[in-house]
Amino acid sequence: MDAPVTRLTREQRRAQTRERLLSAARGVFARGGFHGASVEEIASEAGYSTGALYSNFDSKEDLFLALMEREIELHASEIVAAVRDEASVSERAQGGARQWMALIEREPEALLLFMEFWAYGVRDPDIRPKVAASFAQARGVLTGLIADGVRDFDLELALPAEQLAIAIDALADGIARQKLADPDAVPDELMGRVLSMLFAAATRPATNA
Amino acid sequence: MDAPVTRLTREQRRAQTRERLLSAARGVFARGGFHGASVEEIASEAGYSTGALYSNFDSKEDLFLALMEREIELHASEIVAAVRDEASVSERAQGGARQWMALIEREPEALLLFMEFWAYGVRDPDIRPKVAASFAQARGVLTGLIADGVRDFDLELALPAEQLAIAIDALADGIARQKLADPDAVPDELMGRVLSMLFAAATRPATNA
DNA sequence: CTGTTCGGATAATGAACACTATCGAAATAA
DNA sequence: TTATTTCGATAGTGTTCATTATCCGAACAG
Repeated sequence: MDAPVTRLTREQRRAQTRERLLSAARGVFARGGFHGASVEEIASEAGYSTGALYSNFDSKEDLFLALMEREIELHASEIVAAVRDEASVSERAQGGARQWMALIEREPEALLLFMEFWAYGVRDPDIRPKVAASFAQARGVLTGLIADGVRDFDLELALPAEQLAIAIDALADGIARQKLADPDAVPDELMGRVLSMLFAAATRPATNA
Repeated sequence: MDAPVTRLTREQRRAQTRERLLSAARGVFARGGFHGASVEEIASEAGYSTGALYSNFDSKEDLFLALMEREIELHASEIVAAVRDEASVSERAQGGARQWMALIEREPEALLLFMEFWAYGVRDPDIRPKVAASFAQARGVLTGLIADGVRDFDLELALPAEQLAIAIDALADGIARQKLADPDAVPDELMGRVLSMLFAAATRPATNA
């Protein structure tokens, strides 16, 4: 039908190989963690040899970091999209929370990968800044959303948006962790409810002095 | 002065050895994670041989699980103590939060260990129940504290205490994770503030119908 | 068409490591 | 005292694994 399998320029083939390796790495790292994953397993799951892997990445660590970069980029936009267009603070909170819980269920590997990234980064001074940066990015996104809400609904915050973002990020993270350890222990609507309550307590109508 | 080094009964010596091995394991597992730690390193850091280690524990995993059991038991009571005697809801929240932030600073290894335990358990069906149980234990403690508060200050909850406990646990966890990745990004008072706000939004004076 | 470059395969290499078999010495029991 | 149990040491064993040296064939440049 299509698939002129061999009619690819060098560049294209290389990109394809890289992509397939990353994609396999995602599964293997998620399944076994960084130390538990073997490059051999990754390469063969991608349909290549370890030689191919080392031709595309400097080391196991390099591959892992490249994967994390792709992964973080990928999910950053997803939550934003789910929040932007809702009509009220509480609806935005519910929307964001729902999206988050769905993400946990649909792609638990993403969570596992990020935890692995965290564990790796906390221990390695060279990596820690990268982990810190990705937290900062997440907080930045949340801070932006909060600022939007404050503007759109004419509110005042009892707490800097930055700090509220920290708390929300923490909440999302912690709920995900509990849910992955024991899915039945965490009701799906909890996140939305708590988020709404938090906003209720942290905001009030702006006093237009 | 004291230390009749060799005047120990077998049982005592064995207990001492076990204890020292666990103590060394704590450091090594925290430093490198489960896979990154070697039994050789643990044994030698404790001042023993690997033979001694295998005479006291069935396997690396067995040692790790024994360590986690001790560790969880140890910290469970600490938070409770910091909360019991405060005079108001908000003071209890602040007290608990302060204790938590202090714990993060004082013993980050405890956090790292628990994360490792989580990562290990989420992947292994035989271990997951143990991780779930320790989460349940933490939630149980928190639920009890919330119930105490509700009783002592005659309140009503907008949310089951169980679920509020999930949220608080999540918050504590997530804040700790961010703080370990980037200490400067998380102000120390944040946890207390958010907790107070959460309680403010989740409780109201009981209507004694 | 020819020579060169480059992506990827094959097959080693060397180290690390979980676990074990065996032994000595100290502690208990007789 | 002597006999026996038991803790812990010594010194492997077999395996796994990240990384590399080498080579082949296809794509590109001339």
